[in-house]
Amino acid sequence: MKYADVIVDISSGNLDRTFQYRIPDLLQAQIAEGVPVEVPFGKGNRMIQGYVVACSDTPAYPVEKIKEIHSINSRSLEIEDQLIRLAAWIRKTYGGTMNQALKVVLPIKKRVKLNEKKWIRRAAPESKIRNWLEENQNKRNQKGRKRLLEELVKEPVLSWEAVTDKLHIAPSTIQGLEKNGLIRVERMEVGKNPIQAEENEEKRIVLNEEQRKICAKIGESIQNGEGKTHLIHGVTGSGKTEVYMELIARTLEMGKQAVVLIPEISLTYQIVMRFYHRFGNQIAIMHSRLSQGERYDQMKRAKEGSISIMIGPRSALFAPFPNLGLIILDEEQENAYKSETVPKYHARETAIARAALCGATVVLGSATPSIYAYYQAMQGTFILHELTGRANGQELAEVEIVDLREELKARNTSVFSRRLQELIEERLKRKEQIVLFLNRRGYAGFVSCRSCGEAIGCPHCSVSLTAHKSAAGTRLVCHYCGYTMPMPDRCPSCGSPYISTFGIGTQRVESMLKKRFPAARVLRMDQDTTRGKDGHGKILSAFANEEADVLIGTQMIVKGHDFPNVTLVGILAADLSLHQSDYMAAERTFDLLTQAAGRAGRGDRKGQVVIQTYKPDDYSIQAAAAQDYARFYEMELPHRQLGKYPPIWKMAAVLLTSESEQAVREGARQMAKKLRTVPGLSVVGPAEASVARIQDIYRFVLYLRAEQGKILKDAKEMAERLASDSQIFKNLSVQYDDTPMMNY
DNA sequence: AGCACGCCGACT
DNA sequence: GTCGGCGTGCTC
Repeated sequence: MKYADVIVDISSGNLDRTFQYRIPDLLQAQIAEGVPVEVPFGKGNRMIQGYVVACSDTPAYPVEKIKEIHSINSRSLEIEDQLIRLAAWIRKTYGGTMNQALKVVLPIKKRVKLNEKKWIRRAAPESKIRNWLEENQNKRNQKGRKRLLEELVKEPVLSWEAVTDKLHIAPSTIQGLEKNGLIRVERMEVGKNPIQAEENEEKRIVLNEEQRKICAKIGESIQNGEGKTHLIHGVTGSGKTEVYMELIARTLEMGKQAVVLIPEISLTYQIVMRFYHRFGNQIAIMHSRLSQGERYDQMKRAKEGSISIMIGPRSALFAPFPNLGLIILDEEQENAYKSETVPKYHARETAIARAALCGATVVLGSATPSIYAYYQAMQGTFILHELTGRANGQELAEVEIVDLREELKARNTSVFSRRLQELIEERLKRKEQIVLFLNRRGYAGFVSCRSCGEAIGCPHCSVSLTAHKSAAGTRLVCHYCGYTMPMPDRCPSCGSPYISTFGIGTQRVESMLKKRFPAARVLRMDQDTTRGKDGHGKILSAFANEEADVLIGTQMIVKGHDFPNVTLVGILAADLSLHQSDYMAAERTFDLLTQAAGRAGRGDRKGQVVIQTYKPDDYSIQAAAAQDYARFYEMELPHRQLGKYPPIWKMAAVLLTSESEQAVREGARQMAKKLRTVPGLSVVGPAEASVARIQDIYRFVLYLRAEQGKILKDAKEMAERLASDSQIFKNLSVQYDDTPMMNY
């Protein structure tokens, strides 16, 4: 332990790596991963802040050039220490480097001070500047100065960014001109909230008995600061949001702060405004559309105490509140809580880890909890609360299952069953709205050849291309890498002209619907129609304003949107998500169907739901139709037990990728061989990933399972050590995933 | 980010 | 020659 890898205070992109320092003997005992230090840096050895990221005995840099750590930074704030400890936990749990973990947890500063906007203003009369330009007209140097002054003649004020980026003027040039008094640099604080706060209009809503009880119980938890986790299981419309707001209010009264995590898709304007009306400008919103600078700003305001509530997707979890009391995860079962990049952390577990560090209370909320969370509740690890009543006393929608095999027997090849057609017609007559849900996008899925049976695939990925129809004609698109090509006339592999599209997409549903019901006004919502700025919101508000009778869409329409005039929901192919062969397929199907069904009858009229499926007897479809979570859980758990799957067994995945198929194949084989020596660990694979190639990168996967999490942690460490030590893995990327949510 | 280095034109 | 402006590249 003589050397330490230090990541210096991240302020610029090219400093975004580690530097090696010698550990002085005196500090040996105290230096460890995550310790904040002061180190000499650069030519003048100016002291800068950094964090130790790793330690080693051998230098990895010419020894004579290595400097010594100056001291341990005792001035660092407690909240920063806490977040760094959280980063260390993330690294230990989810793999990757400390560097990567720190970047997730600490807000990255940008070059310019982000709470500051800089302007460059003409400081001398125009005539004086013209004079200067004339005097220097024929000089071949001073080009930068000339460029800037010429611009300032036309325009008295320029923004700093315009000058440095567009005119390519170095800061030193600007300083020079400022010195001889021709220009002036002006700075202005702009740390304003992106959304203007309105007055706190929403008064405390009167909670019902059930809601009050839950608030009292969880309120105690927050008060005691004991770091417990609560799970609120509440059907759609049972008033979870009111409970959240009451809990937040109590948290603030105790002088603590709160974080609210929401999956990106349900971070709608309506929800945000509700929080705004209740809490005014104590709240900050982390939106994915915010620039890095605005995000940094929000984080800074949290640290300084000018806000007390942070609401946003999973990254909001790292808000540097000094006295965090409450973390809420709404729609806890959502996949969006899992990070797709290394470290592949899950916000749910990470929230619990952060809560443990600062004594905060975690509240998970869901209408259809993840099997994981419900299992923890059954085991007593989480405290379960049931919210049973629909707050406004509505009845649940009536659900019918239609067996699509019967439709085929009756020679109905349309995507709409006879029953669904009947109901659509009825709603159109009654001027009530309809939502049709399809678990797919694109016009007609893949394109295949009727002579040779070959599907047209992406040249860079091992998936079929999907057909997308537009005004310009049909194009084939790869959903993994974005590759597109025009629809060919002939099969690329055998030359046969008999090629056609298979499967159903939202576009196809739309055109079939228009054919069958020409008078219906139809809106379609999928990746194609929502591409533009706020395309999403536009479509939703058009539908909410009843500018259309039918809304067709994928996943995104079933999450959290309320349309009071919708009385019919049609789920066109309920079992599509069951065909994904991973262990969570049933859970996802149940979740999706239950939520889709919950879209019907949110107003005063009773809703009706039609589930079309080829598997009417499947327990996930049956349970969703009955909107019976407990039944689904009871049926699903034995499957997990039998297949040795989570939450009963612990599971992890190791993903190996490389441009060379040969190299990954061999690496994966070696990795599997090594891991099989771990006692109590079951290793499946190596196998090609289900998408074996993405953007010309080959992917192999290993699945690891064990009864105790400890065994997996050991396996992870062994995998990472092998990956960094062995020569075979030099040109291979090895990613460890602690909580795989789907098949690779 | 901050700092040195080296290139290049202009001036003595 | 030397001075000063300006772009480039490095920092353990």
